[in-house]
Amino acid sequence: MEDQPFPSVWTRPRRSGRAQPALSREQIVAEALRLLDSEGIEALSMRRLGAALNAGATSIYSHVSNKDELIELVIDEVYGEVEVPEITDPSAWREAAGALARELRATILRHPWIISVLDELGLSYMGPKLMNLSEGMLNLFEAAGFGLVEADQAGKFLLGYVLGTASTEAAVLTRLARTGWDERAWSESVRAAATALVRTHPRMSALYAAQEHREPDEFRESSFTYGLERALDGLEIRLRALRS
Amino acid sequence: MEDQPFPSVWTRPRRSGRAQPALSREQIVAEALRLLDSEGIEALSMRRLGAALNAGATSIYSHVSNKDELIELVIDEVYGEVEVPEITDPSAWREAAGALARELRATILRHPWIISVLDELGLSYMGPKLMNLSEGMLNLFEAAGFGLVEADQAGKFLLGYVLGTASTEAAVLTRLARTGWDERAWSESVRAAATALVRTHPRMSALYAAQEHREPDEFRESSFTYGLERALDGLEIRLRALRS
DNA sequence: GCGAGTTTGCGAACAGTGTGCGGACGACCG
DNA sequence: CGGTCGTCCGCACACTGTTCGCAAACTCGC
Repeated sequence: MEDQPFPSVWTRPRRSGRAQPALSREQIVAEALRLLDSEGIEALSMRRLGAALNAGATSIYSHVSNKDELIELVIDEVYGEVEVPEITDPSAWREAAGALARELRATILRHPWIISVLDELGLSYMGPKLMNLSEGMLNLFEAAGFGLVEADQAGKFLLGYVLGTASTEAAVLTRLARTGWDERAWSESVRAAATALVRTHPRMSALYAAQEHREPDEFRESSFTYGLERALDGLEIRLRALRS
Repeated sequence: MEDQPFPSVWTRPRRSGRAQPALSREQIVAEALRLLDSEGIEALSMRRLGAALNAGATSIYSHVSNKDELIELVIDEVYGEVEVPEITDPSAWREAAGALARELRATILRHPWIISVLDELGLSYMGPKLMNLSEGMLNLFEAAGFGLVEADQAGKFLLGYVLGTASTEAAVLTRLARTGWDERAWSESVRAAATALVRTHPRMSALYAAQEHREPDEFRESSFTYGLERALDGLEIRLRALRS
C-alpha cells in the first residue's frame, strides 16, 4: 500500500507488521459488501479487496478459506438486513407477509449484484442470518393458520415469487449501470424495437405502445405489487379452505 | 490442434486453411450449449470452446463480438426450448398456464448453469426466441380473459414464481454436482444440522424432523406444485372478479 | 523472562482467463 | 491477374484465484 522506494531489508518501514490484529473476518466481509454495493460484482477481486483493506491480497486467506466462502458470508450478511414481522393476531398475516415480500425485494434491489451470485445460495442457507429469516417466516405463516409443513411451502411460494421478479429487475438495473444508460431511454429503445415487430409479434408491440408514457421504475413496482396481490390472494383462499 | 514437430514454413501441413467456412455462429452457439450442459459454467472458456470446435480461441471473435454476447445467444437458444400452449377455449387457461410453468421449470433444471448467468438476462429478452415466448404468453392470458396490460402482469407473476423457485432448485443441483454429493445424503446432513438448533430455531428443526423420510427430489417437486396451485388460484379469483 | 509454537501478513509464482493486435491466407470481384 | 475482404489464429497483455514459503508478532508453558 504505502509505496517504498527501496524495498531493502533495512529501509523497511515498520513492516506494517503485527501491530494489532489489523484484519478480522467481520472487517473483510463488511469491506467486501461495500465494494460490491458501490462497484458491482466484477470489482470484487481478492487483490482489490486486499488493497481496500490496506493489506495484501493473500492476507485475506487467513480469515476466509475461499472467495466462494467469502461470498457466502457476504450473502448471509445481506439476508440479515431483512426483518421478518412478527404477528399474534392471525388476521394480520396478509399485511405482514406483504411487508416481508416488499422488504425482500427492496433488499435485493439495494444489492443487485446478488443475482450474479445466486448459484452460491444453494448452501449458504445454512448461514445464521438466513436461518433466522426462515424461522421467522415459518412463525409468520404458522400464526396465519398453516400447519408447519404447509407454512414452509407457503413461504417458499411467496419468496420464490419475490426472488424471481426482483432478480429480473436487478438484472435490468445492473445492465444499465454497466452500460451507463438511463432506464427511461432504455425502455424507449425497447419500445421502438418492439413496435417494429408488429407483423410477427402484434401483442408485444401493442403492449409497449400502450405503456409509452409510463415511468419505468413506477411501472416495475406496480407490476410487482400486482403479482404480490395475486400471490397473497392465492394463499388467502387456501387459508379459508383450511379453516372450514 | 494437430501438433507439429517443426513449425517451419515448409513443413506446414495444410495450414488447415480456408477449406470451407469451417465455423459458423450456429455451430459455435450449439457447441457452447453442449459444453455448458455437460460440464457447467466454469468449463466454458473461449480457449476450451475453440478447442472443442477444432479451432483457435480467437477465431470465435469473428462470429461473436464478446463472451457476453455469446452467452446471450445461448440463453435465447434455451428459451427456444420452451413451448407455449395455445388455447381457444378460455376455460382451458388454467391447465395451459400450469403446463407452461412446468415446462419452464423443467427447462431451467435441464440447464442449471443458466442461473449463474441470470444477470445477462436483462438484455437478452430482445432475443427472438424469448420474444416468441412472451408473445405466446400474452396470447394465452388474453385468451384467458385478461386485458393486454394485465395479461403482461399476470404472465410476469407466473414466470417470476417459476424463475425464483427453479433458480433455488438449480442452485442446489449445481452445488451438488460441483461437490459430487448425493442429494439424499446432503439433505440428511442439513436435517442433522437443523435439529441441532432446537433451542434457537424450534420450527426449523421440527420441520426438518417431520420431513426425514421424504425423497428430496419428489419433495422439491411437490413444493413447486403447491406454489403453482396457489399462483393459479390467485389468478383465477382475479379472473372471476374481472368477469363480474 | 524466555524459548516454542501458533497465527497472521504478504511477496513471488503458477495456471488460467478474456480479448486486442497484426499477420497470413483463401475466396471472390473487377 | 491484382486488390480487397472476411476468416483464422499465435502472441501478448493485464488480470484472476490461489499455493507456497518465509518473516514478523502475539500467546503460552515453564
